[in-house]
Amino acid sequence: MTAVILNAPIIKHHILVIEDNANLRNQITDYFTQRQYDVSVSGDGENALRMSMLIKYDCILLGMTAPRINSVSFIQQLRHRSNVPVVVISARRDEYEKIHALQMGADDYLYKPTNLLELDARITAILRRISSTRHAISTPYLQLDASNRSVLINGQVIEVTPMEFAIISTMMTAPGRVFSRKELTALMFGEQFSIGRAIDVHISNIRNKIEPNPNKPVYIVTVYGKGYMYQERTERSQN
Amino acid sequence: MTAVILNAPIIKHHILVIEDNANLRNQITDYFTQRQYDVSVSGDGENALRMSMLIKYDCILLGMTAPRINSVSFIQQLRHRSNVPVVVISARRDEYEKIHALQMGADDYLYKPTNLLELDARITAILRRISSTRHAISTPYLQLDASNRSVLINGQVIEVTPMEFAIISTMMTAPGRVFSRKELTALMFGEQFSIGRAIDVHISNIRNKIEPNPNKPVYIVTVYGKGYMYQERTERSQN
DNA sequence: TGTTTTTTTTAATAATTTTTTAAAATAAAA
DNA sequence: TTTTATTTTAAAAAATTATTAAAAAAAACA
Repeated sequence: MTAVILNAPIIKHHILVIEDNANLRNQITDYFTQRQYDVSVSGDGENALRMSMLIKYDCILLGMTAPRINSVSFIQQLRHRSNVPVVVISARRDEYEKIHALQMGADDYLYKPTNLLELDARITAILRRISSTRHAISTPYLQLDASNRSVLINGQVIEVTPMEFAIISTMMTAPGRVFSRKELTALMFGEQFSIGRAIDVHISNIRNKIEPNPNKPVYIVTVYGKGYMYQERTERSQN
Repeated sequence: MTAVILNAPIIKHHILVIEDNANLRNQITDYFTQRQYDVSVSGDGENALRMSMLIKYDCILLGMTAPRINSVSFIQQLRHRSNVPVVVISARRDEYEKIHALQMGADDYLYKPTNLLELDARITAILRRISSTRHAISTPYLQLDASNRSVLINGQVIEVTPMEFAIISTMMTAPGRVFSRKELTALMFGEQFSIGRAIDVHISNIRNKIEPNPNKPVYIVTVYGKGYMYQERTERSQN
């Protein structure tokens, strides 16, 4: 059996695209939506400034063509209140403005027309640089953060061991999917290990920590003969 | 073993310039030296790779003209052991290689000839981005003063050694985040060193200095299997 | 420079925590 | 009912961390 490591947490980055050219705006939006980003758009700098104060974006793409808003002054205003990365996409090939924008707080500066692949790679580079440590997985009930191995239930920290965290996070990458014991051990070690009942004991301990009623587990359920599965609790499965 | 304490009062950034064209190399070196950077140079990729393992630079300028070393493979090799920012300055206008390099871990990619002002602005942008996410903060309990390397608890000065200060201030850049022992040693030396248990001893000593009850640490907590974490004390965790 | 003092690292052992095992008890399926 | 699988408990084994004292290295001083 080939164990596939599924430990890729689903972090959906949220970007704000500020662009008054509808065509380009849609192009960018489509591209990044397809690349699994959450995309918000704004055609107007004033509004965008308000939005970026209210919502915490992972990155802002500032691509105003019209001189209605000046990228440098936008960044200046933004930087009073936010530290969000900004990538400027400029229609004008103005070296001076480029340098000025970078000095004022822009993280990157590209000219139009922009290769979307390059734009993507540059945004990824910035996000990689700032968020290299964050690996969070969360469901309505459980919030995990691999960077400090914390498990939160309703904002309350639950202490778990490395093995317990590995099991929980593995199962949470695919709620509703059954993981065999062999799979779960294979995820942490090579695939060759014969297993006893260690996983069972871990599951038992995890249940004692995270289940409202460990005798009637509703989040980590047993699939007889197959293994275990993480499941978001439904309303009625309470007992 | 030479310890380079990062949190030194004077923040002179140290960059490594890798460039085989002597003319351009000198040009860059002169410019950044004048701009108060510490500049190291290397005309050869192999050597540069070794250097970057030994010394912790703030940024690497990778500007190999000759095909003697491929920027992508350089970055790949570097990234195995180091997270230092890399700016590529390429002689070839190769879109594909640019994107590839960015994806592989480059932080920026410029074509020659390069405007030194722009290069400067871009490096500054990267360093600003890194430092903005990493600045030691003072908490209600602990106040740090890097200028004279003092630690205050309730206004009272606690004497700490350089290493102790480096560890405390590093952990305080991100309260609630776990720092591995490897990470903590990498802050003071290059990233290449295999580590013993020196960090443990420092932590023990720090706890004796700053914890109300060193046997029951509440500020510097151990995360088994991962490392250590600075945490502001909660009301109830008193024992 | 040589000496003293301080700091950092190492090494050894103790203490602690985690993981696995084994066995008995419980539950589910045939 | 019988068989098989799971759960639980306690104890053994393994792994990690804490502490101590001494050695090594670095820094300060004369």
